[in-house]
Amino acid sequence: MKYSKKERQKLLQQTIIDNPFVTDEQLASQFKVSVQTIRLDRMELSIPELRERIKDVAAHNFENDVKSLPIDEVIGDIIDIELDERALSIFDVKEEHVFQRNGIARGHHLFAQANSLAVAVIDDDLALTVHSEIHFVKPVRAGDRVISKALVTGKDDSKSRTFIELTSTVENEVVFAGKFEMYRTKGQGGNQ
Amino acid sequence: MKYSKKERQKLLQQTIIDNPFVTDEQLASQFKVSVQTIRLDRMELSIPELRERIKDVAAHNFENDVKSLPIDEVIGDIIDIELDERALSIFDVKEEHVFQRNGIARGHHLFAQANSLAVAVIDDDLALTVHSEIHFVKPVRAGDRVISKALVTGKDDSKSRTFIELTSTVENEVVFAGKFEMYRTKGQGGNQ
DNA sequence: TAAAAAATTAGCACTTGGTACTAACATCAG
DNA sequence: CTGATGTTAGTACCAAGTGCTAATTTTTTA
Repeated sequence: MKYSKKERQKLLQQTIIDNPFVTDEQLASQFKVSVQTIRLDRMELSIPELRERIKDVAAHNFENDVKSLPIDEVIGDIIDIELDERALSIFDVKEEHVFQRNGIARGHHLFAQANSLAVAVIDDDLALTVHSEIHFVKPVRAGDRVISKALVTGKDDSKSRTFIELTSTVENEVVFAGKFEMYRTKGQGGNQ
Repeated sequence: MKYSKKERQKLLQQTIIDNPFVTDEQLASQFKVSVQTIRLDRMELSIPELRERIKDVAAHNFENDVKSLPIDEVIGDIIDIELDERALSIFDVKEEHVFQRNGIARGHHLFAQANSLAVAVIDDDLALTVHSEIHFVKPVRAGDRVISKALVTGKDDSKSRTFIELTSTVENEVVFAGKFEMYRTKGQGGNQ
């Protein structure tokens, strides 16, 4: 037997999500209904026609191409910052950040958030990580909201170094901690 | 005066690169020639029609979307691996990996390559980084090919720990080095 | 079981953004 | 003046639709 209308529409929706490049005609033969039925289904589900779908995918891509660099500069959203003092950022862990096999966040994402924050907190055009000692205290999972705090703990102006202590927490539990030694170009002999 | 054919075609090409979503009609009115002329121009320049262009952009995007997860599991391509012994991976640094301002690779990408390799070299379903001490020895730039070597230096089976020493080089110069302490589920008392 | 409602199919005119092709002009160089 | 090059115009056609009306089939329900 064929699918019921509900089943068909559900499958239709998924099919189009999986492959937005499919035409009504292909869908019709796949589900063994007429093209008109497919079109009625699309209307009911508010699924746009092939060309619109493709345009959407393309537009998305085009947008991302332009934006990907600036957005990526800091991983996580900085929600508070006092240059050369402290900074705070939020990073929402999603499915794409975890290992498929065990659902635990890959370490480099936590490091990326921490490292980006360490770079951001420094009031200088050029800040680079020189050395870092880090601890992955507790596994983080998809859905977790990681809050990173960076605290500038010291400076060595003769060597152009800044020292930062960093803690990341999920619901007030420490999941990641690290010390960062950063290099900066300008000596910046103390602001204020 | 209008543009010469050559000038027009050059501008046409750039216009379409900048915005692949433009129609022949829009181009015609922009260059103050007929739609037919635009079409002849496109033929001579082998520029496909609007829909094909959009489809290309979309297909590109789609491909990347699908691949991003599996590829991302390991940053860089593993070119050699002996489980629980050593591993080697290559990572080509591109524009998107560097800071816009100074062209230096963001630290977390080097860490990601290193960390992923440390995870990969362990012969276990579940490997997690517990602790790591890392040095960013020399700045890395776009175009550089980073080769990471991971060497298993020790184990503490009672604590389910594996110790790894990692070195990343660009043209035989060390750019990044680190020690990783990894956690694994299975004790794995030494494979042959 | 027959009538009503829901679902499906069919057909036609029309739309966009083109291709393919033919034919008519325009402009300029030799 | 003639020929080459460039430009414009017009026609038929295509894919992948929308919008609309109407007919047919299936299902529900009174």
